[in-house]
Amino acid sequence: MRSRLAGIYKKLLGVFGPQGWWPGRTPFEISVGAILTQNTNWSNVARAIRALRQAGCLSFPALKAVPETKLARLIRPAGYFNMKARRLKHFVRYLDHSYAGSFRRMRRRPLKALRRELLAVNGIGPETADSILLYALRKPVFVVDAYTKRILSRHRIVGEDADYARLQNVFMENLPAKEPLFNEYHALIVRLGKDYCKKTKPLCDVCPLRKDK
DNA sequence: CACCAGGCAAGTA
DNA sequence: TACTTGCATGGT
Repeated sequence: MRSRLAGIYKKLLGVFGPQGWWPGRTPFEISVGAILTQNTNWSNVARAIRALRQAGCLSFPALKAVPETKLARLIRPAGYFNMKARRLKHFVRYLDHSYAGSFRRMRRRPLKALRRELLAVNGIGPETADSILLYALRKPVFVVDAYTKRILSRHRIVGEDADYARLQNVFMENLPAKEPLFNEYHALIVRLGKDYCKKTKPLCDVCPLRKDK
């Protein structure tokens, strides 16, 4: 399994090259993006983030101050805007009360404690929590998403019914716990998924991961 | 037109 | 515990 996962990584890196994730400038912006991209195409999230930046709302103090109704209007292109506005407010309140809005302070805490805290915030589930941990806080955690599950089950690496923890363990128990590796690997999986592993279009005959490719 | 996109929480049995 | 449903825009 170890060599299989390492081989897949090498193949993806060779085919696609480094992906340069996360597409965000600051830990705060990355975290906002992680919430906005829940079940949503990134191009729509990028519109919402541009609107936030345009309105001067892409910082902790600004997002804390902006009314939820106005926030919802700004992030409208990202979809689920009422729900996501509420989730962003929940996250900002957590950041405020626990760390006075400081990611540097937040980063000092142990990984396991941070993950528990994030999962306790309404609107932050496993993938969003791990995305914030990996891409905003640079912690060595593997992010699992719908593509990860689809790709690994289609290639018979895990069963169809594998849950989040199972999928995450496949990577974390068989790869060195290095943040740069987990960062690039997840980004490459998303790239592969977008290009070759769509929900209703398997296209597995041209998948770069096939042995004859 | 139908279907999908870098999920999550709340409700039901 | 194990399903089901609501949330919503923009691209193909």
